[in-house]
Amino acid sequence: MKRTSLKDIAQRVGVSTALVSYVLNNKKEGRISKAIAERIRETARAMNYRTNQIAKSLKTNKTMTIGLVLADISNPFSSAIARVIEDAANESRYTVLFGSADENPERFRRLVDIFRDRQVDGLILLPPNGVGEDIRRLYEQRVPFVQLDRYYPASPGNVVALDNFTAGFDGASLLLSTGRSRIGLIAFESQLYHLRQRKLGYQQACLQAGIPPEPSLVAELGVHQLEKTVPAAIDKLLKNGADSLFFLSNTLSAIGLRHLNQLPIRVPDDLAVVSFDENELLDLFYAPLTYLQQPLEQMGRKAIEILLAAMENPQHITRINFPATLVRRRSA
Amino acid sequence: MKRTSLKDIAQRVGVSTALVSYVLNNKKEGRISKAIAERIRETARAMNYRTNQIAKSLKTNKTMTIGLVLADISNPFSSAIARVIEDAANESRYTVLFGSADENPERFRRLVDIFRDRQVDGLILLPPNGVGEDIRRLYEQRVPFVQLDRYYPASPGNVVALDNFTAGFDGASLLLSTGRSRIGLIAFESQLYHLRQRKLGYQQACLQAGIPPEPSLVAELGVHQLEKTVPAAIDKLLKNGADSLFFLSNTLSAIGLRHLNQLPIRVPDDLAVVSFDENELLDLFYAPLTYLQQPLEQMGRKAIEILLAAMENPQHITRINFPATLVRRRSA
DNA sequence: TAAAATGGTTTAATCGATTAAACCGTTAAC
DNA sequence: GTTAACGGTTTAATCGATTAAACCATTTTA
Repeated sequence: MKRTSLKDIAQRVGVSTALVSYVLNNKKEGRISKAIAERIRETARAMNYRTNQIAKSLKTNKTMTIGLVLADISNPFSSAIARVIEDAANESRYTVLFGSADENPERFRRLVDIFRDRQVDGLILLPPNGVGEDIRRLYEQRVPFVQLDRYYPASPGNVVALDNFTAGFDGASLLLSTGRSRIGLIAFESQLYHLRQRKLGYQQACLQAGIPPEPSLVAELGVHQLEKTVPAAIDKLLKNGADSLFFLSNTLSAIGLRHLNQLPIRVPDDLAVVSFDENELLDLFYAPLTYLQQPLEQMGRKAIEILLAAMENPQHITRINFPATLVRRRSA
Repeated sequence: MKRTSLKDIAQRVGVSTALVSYVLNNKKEGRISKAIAERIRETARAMNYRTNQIAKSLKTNKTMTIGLVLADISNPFSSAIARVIEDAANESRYTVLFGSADENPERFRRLVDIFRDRQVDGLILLPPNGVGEDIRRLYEQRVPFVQLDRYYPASPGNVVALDNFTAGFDGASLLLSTGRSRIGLIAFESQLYHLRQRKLGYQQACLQAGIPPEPSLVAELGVHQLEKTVPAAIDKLLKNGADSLFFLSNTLSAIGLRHLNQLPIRVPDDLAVVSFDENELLDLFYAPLTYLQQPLEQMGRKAIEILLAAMENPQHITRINFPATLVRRRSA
């Protein structure tokens, strides 16, 4: 059964498609006779008419569609963001296309291209390592986009992110304030700016406390095989005398806690722990985690707000950093 | 900067758009002179041409797009499915539109309508309570779709789901086999068939073990305010003498375990626990959970496979139930 | 009474592709 | 030497909307 088109309605009613379009879009209000308008509306309803967005998009050059490129939709952090973006976009009548780049620049580029081919009106990007140039190019091509969570400070364009330096500083400071002086850092070896900043914050806190940087207390891991490398890193840091651990992302802490669960070590007595990012399931750890909470809801909504503004007026650039909240519980 | 169109290339090269289209789509192979073909390809590259999918879709009546309606993308189960669907769809060059229906029939209908307006080629649906009629209508309208995970047995069309009855049966049987006879069931009051089946499986297992159904050991909760209702239900079941708990979904167990964590009760000694659905974070519970694992990867891929087949030939209906795997660990 | 305004509707171009059919030289076939 | 086949390319219709401009009756204004 073919969907009914404007033409079908026009034929049935005996008018031109133009008139049908005007009526159904409430254009030319008042200039159309009540009687015919009603007949058109009635017929449209009866024939179950729904506008073909593809055709409309082609003409209007607007798809009412937003592309969301994230790391991995099955990661709780990504999916939490996705949900906020979805809701905020829907409220403005936008639909979301999504794709997982898996920290892979190639996939990232592919997704951006695919979304652009589909003429998305804008992009929300959580870019992986190594796509700074691509971001710059998007900017130069005047593609409306917002970098969310992760970003390239040297690349121009809109940014919504955490104040990662302060967050890292605060996390380390908390540990220091509880008398810990040998903070083991579990981080990614990533060059991603937001992760670098977290680490810098941690280092700054240590320095201010008179503690010189100690490489043996820092583990920087590749994105792959974390199931193996995180436990190994923890073991190494413990051997090197760490009295506390600071996980710089939720992926790291999720795996790390599972390992800690199996060690004959008590948190927080033997080892204090602080992590990034909220996750209700981390509550299941026997010592509920102390963590740095990102205001995801706010950040996601802001990102959409900025994107919509950028779609209106590409000149308008916004770069915002939100503060993290230190949620203190039992682990530190 | 406007994107370059076929017309732009045609003008530059001095040929018709038809020829450009033929070349770039590798149609009419051999009937086009090598020299011109190369010039066209070269120019397309130089002008950074990318085909406008919207225009292409309008003409070909194919959008290479699939709509995914799930419960809530931020729920780990949903996002795990989403990831599988994304990958499987991408492999066949489809892009995924997604939306969260939040167990709300109204939202479900809205999403389906929006996706259809966007001319998706097919739908993967995880429908909420109360949309059986809508599913039937989709079928009658020959919209290609697959119900995944949840489904209406009375509604026609493709289905990929778990063998929920057997899964429920197996979960309860395990508890019975460890000597538990008072199994507390924590379920949704939902009419959703897949959840009903799980409960029926549990009941059947109990009956076969000579244990008559005891309503005081069954808690059926609404989808809202689970943070309050799950703990309350657990307390009630324990008071009624439950010696084990069977959570019928991951949402329920995630919240339930957090409560158990705070009770002066040891799992599995005082209370055995079995849950549905995998979730690596549930490992953080001090007694790693025994659970019924759904073959999500297989199910998702099968769903896409069936959907693609249905898009080719709507006559071909498939309904499959996959077996769950009982993963036994410490909690039971 | 002629010109202008108004109301109601249609015409036709357009968005950017795809594709069957037509076209027109050459070359091959009989 | 006429016809047929072929190779290479263009013409033009089409997908389903949107929308400026044109059109044509009335009615109002000067």
